[in-house]
Amino acid sequence: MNTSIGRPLEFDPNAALEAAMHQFWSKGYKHTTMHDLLGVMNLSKSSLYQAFGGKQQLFRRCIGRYADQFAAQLRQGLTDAPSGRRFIEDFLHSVLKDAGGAPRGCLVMNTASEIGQGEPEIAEDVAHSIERFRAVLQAAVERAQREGDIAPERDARILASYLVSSMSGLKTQAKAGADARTLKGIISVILGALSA
Amino acid sequence: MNTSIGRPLEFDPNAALEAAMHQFWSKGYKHTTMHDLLGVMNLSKSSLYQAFGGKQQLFRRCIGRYADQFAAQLRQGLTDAPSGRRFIEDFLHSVLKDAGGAPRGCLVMNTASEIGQGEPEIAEDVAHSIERFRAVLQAAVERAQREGDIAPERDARILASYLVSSMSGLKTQAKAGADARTLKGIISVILGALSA
DNA sequence: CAAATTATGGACCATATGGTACATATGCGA
DNA sequence: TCGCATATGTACCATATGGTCCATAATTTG
Repeated sequence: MNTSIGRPLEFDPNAALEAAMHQFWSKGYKHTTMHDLLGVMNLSKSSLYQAFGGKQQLFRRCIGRYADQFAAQLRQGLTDAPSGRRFIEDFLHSVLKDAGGAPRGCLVMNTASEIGQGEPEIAEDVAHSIERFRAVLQAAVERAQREGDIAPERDARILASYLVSSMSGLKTQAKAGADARTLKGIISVILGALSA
Repeated sequence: MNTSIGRPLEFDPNAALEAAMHQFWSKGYKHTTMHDLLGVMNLSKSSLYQAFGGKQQLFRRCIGRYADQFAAQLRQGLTDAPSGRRFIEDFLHSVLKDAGGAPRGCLVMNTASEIGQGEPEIAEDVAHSIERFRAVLQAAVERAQREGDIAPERDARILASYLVSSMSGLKTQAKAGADARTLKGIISVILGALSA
């Protein structure tokens, strides 16, 4: 494909994509302007259109990148965790990390909230990303079941969806300004549902 | 105040506000344009500025109106319900109602997701609205505790926050396209946490 | 009826928006 | 060295945006 014919890129595509992703993450899809993107990606408008095709295509790649990174991080966390249950606990408690400043939530869930079912391609990306997160969480639940921390007869698929949903709600509460004490309380109730 | 001197209004302020609220609910704050609002509120731009002062002020009144209506609906539901527990169940199951078409979520939570802590006045309105919802849900939890459906030693305040958070997550899942079966599964897990 | 008071219609505005066109620059291979 | 292929900078564009201004219309009060 890219046989390095012609003039070479003057920007780092990977870094540019990463920067764009963070911009979209902070401001949302429509609220992020081309101007914002150019400023943060370190390239000119021509180059952006040449390399990424436009705002929506760029955004879709950012969602994909986000999902890749987040899913990989989850898998790694699960691998490293002493138990499935501990992983799930840490996963939820990670919300407290950035709760103080200006929490950005999750790019995927933010997009679900912003676009819903408008813009079908994006809705598709969102659904697919959620499914990826869910799959990792299901693996965590199944591990916890094998380890005796979650009753084996419970539906791991549903519990994983529950965790996705709970995380989403939690991050929204953080964005709305909930204090750490409240968030911790909510988390303990969420976790309680797994032992019910 | 309004001693009816001067030319009378040609539009119904109440109906206009209601229409604006639904518009913001469907499209979000920034995505809703003046053009959208004028089309749906049945007044001219001059009148909108005269009567409501501009987009942000109008939006804040819409949030207030939404919170009034939703809180009143919750209180009524709780009053009419055969038990606190049943009310909470119905409250969560209400998400399934509009899950088929194009769910709009909750205007307040959508706004939390869209604006976060930017625009402090709006963030303030959001926080205040959430607190109102939480208060009603806390009353429901306390009733369920008196009725023996939730253990009395549990923190009703936290459980109420948990329900707000869970509802928010659930609505986001619906917006993301989750099917009814999945949503029902999540709801049953959410409810399970109350009995834990 | 006239004055006071409020509402409305429509023109106008500065700026922002996402996107395109095209000339020019920069590298690789023959 | 020359041409090909790709990248970049600049100018440009149509439209949308939230908002203001002001002349005019429709009431009530004196």
